[in-house]
Parts: sequence; C-alpha cells; structure tokens
Amino acid sequence: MGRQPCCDKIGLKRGPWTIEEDHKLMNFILNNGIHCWRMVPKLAGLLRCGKSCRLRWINYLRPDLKRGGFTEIEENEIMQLHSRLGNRWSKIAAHFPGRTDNEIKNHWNTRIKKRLKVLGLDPVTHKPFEKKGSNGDNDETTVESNSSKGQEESVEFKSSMDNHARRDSLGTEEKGDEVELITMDETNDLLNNYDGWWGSLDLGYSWMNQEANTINTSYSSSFSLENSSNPSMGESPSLQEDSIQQWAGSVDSMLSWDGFNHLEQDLFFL
DNA sequence: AATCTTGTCAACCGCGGTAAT
DNA sequence: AATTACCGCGGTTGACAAGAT
Repeated sequence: MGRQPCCDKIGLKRGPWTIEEDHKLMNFILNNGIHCWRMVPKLAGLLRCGKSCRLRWINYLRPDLKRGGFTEIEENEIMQLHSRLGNRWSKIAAHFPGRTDNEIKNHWNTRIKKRLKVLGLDPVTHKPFEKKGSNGDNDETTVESNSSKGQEESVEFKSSMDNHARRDSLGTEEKGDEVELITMDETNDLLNNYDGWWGSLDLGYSWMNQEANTINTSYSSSFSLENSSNPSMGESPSLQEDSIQQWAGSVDSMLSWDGFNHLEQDLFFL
C-alpha cells in the first residue's frame, strides 16, 4: 500500500558533514534546484538521507544565511516574539531573514534564557519569578499578579507548548498563531522592562553587538541575495539563478565554510 | 601543564500534519 | 477509506572549544 520508502537507511552516513559532502550538495542544488528531498542524496551522490540533506542546506549551506552573532535589536525582537509565539521557532525565524529556526532556538537556550533568569524573569512566561523558599535553589514559580486568570494563562501556555497539536489548530494566519499569553498592557510593561534591563545589563554588550553587526553587515554585503527567499520545494531553479551563481562564486573562493566560520568567530571576539 | 567545568551549536530524533498510493 | 511515507517542526544530544581551577 502507501508510498514507496524514501531509502533503506542502511549504509547511510551520519554525523558531521565533510567539505566534500557540502560541495556535492551545493553543486547539486545549484544545478538542479530542490524538487524532492528524498531524491537529493541519490542524485547528488551522497550517502545521507534526504532529511539530513534538507537540514544541512537549511541550517548551513543556504546562500541567504546571515551568520555571526545576534545584534541587540535582534535579541530584543526575539524576546518580544517569544512572549507572543512561545517556542514556535520557525515562526520567530520567519521574522529574521537569513536566520534559521535552529540558530534562534540555540541562541535562546544558551544566551537569552539565562539572561532572563539572571534578571528574575521566567523564560517561559516572561514574568518575574517568585521564590518559593529561602533556600536559594531553583525552585521558582511565576508571579501572576494575584490574578487567577493569569495563572490560567500561564498554565495554558505551558501546556500549549507541550502539545504539538495545538500549534496547528491555531490556523495559518500569523495573528492566529500568536498565543495570547499576556495582555496588551502587560506586553507594554514587558517591553519597557526589556528596554530597561537591556540598557543596564552588561556594559560590554553593546559594543560587542556593534562588532557583530559590523561583521554581519560586511558578510551580508558579500553573500546575501536581493531576494532573500531560499530556493525551496517546487520553486524553479531559474528563479534565483543569478543570485545563486553569484553566491556560488563566492563560496568557491572560500577554503571551506568551516574555515570561514572560525575566522568570523575570531574576528567577533577580538 | 593537566584536568575539570561550562558554553556553544551542528546534527539527530521523534512527533504531527499532509500527501501519495 | 486506509495505509504509509514525506516534510517540517521543536526538543534533545554530543562533540568540540574555551575558560577555570
């Protein structure tokens, strides 16, 4: 019955991608576009599953990717969007051309989340923590302004994040996807708080982000495309041919993506 | 200098919705 | 209509690097 299996999954390579594999995948997509991910590894001569190829393309090889650290503006926007959308990273990423959901998710989990905690804000609800006891451990709950409604909202939000089905029941419209976590007044307070604590957080942060911004800008000017949408399923390869060829030229001139990445990181932390 | 701890991020896993048969 | 695979998403893991001891 049903469909044919995409691959037998036997003898498929896993783990980090090599430069050679990257080039094979890039060359294939540049020449053929993407019509069906399950066919990509076969046609490109890769011992990977289509899923792995898709992930590698989206998160690393895509020509319109914006690399480097997040700017303060971007981080603020991520927090604002997260307060509205929750952990729907793909929705959040849609607001940041050149950024991947994985990148934003990682940044959230490794940086922003911790900063919120340091400031006594619950990364899930974006509201202040209330210490349950005086033992100083992480046993924290969220303050809900003595509002039972607020408690319900908080609980609902948490469960909604755990329930995948809910995310799709909200509809495809952007507005429909937004979780009503907090009221508009609360949102304004939240944004004001963000402005306040971002300004006072760490003194070195602003210049660090400026550095990152500079690098991002210079990188983007070299590699970003006028049309930032990536060649995707069902899209004609010719749509972005010029841009992609331009990008491909740039890629070929690099020793490797990894090499460039490390160079960029070195510059970033100078 | 060696070891341990912490931070970062690429890649994988598993799930739900959708499409193909 | 039922079954099965594909796609996209979010959660999690593990390798590596950097910093601390």
